[in-house]
Amino acid sequence: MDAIDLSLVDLLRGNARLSYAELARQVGLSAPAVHERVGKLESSGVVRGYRADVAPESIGLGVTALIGIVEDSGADTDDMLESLRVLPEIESCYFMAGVESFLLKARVGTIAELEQLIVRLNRTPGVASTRTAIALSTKWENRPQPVGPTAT
Amino acid sequence: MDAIDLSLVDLLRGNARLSYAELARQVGLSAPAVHERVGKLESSGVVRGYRADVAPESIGLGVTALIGIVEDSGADTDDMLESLRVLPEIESCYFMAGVESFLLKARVGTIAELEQLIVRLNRTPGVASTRTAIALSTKWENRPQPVGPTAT
DNA sequence: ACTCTCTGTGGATGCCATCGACCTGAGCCT
DNA sequence: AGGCTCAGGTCGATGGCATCCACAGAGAGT
Repeated sequence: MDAIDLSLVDLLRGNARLSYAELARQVGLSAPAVHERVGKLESSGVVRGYRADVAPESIGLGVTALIGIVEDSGADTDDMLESLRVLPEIESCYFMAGVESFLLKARVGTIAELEQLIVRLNRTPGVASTRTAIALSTKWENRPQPVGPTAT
Repeated sequence: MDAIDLSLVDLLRGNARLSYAELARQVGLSAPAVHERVGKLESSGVVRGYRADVAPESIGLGVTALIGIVEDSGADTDDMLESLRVLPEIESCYFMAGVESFLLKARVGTIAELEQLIVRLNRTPGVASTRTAIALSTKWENRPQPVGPTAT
C-alpha cells in the first residue's frame, strides 16, 4: 500500500467505473501496471467490491430506521447474528459497546413493513428489547472521505 | 423503471464494474440498449454513482462511531448541517425523529481522533449535547437488498 | 390509415483490457 | 565489486467492448 495504491483507492471510491486506461493516466503508470495493482488490492481484501450507489426511494425503499438491540443475558451472540443476517432489510449491522449490543440500519418501503420487522426482531431468540429511531431524511450517506495526500 | 431497469440496478449494485455487454447478456437486450437505459438511470438520479467498497481499516480508518446530536432550542438546523458537512470524518448524516435531531456515522483512525471530533462537535453552535457509541466491529455494512423479482 | 415518438437492433470504428515478452533497479549473497 | 533474483514496470499485439449512426417496429393520438 504505497501512495499510488492510495490514489487508486481514492479514485475508485469516487468513481468505480473508471477504466484502467484512465486510472493509469491519473496516477502516471501504464494500464497493465494499474491492472495488476488493482487486482492485488482486490485479492488482498482492500477493495471488497464495486457497487452502484442507488437512490433508495427510487427502488421502493423510502423508509430508513436505526434499531438498537439489547441482548438477553445469556443469549448466544453468534446465533443472534445469524438470525439478523437472514433479514434482508438490515443493510448494516454493528456490534456496539454499550447496553445495546447491536445497532442496525434497516431500509423498508413502508412504515407497516418497518412494524413487521420490529415485531420479528422482538420475537427473535436472544433479543431482550429493541429501540427504533426513524430517519426523517438522509442528508448524506457513505460519503467517501479522502484518504490520500489530500492537498497536492 | 420497468422490470429490466430493476434488473440492471440490481446487477450494478452487486458489481458496478460489469461491462455493458455483460449486462446486455444478463437482461437479454443489446449492448447499446443497455447503454442508453443505464445513461437514463444515471441522469434521472436513480443511479447516483459507482463506488469501490474499500475495507476501512486498510486505509487507516479503523474506528467507527455513531453519534447522536441534540440541538439547542432555537438552533438553525441548516447552519448546523453546513457545520457538519465540512467535517470529512462524518460519512453519513441522518435527520432523525426523536430527541436527537441528527445521527452521524463517523469514521476515524484512532480514539484520539474520535475525541477531537466529539470536542469539535460539542463546540459547534447549535449543538446542545452529543452521545457517542463506538462500534466494536462491523458485521456488515451497506448490504444491497435485492429489489427485483428475487425468485426467477 | 398516417405519422410521431420511443425504444430497440445491427454494423462500423476506434479505444480498452489483457496477455506475453522483455527491461530495470533494489537487495543480497559470495 | 559482481552478479542472482525478484518485484514491478514498459511496450506491442490482439480480440472484445463502448459507442455512434442509420434504420425498424409497436403504440398512441389525430
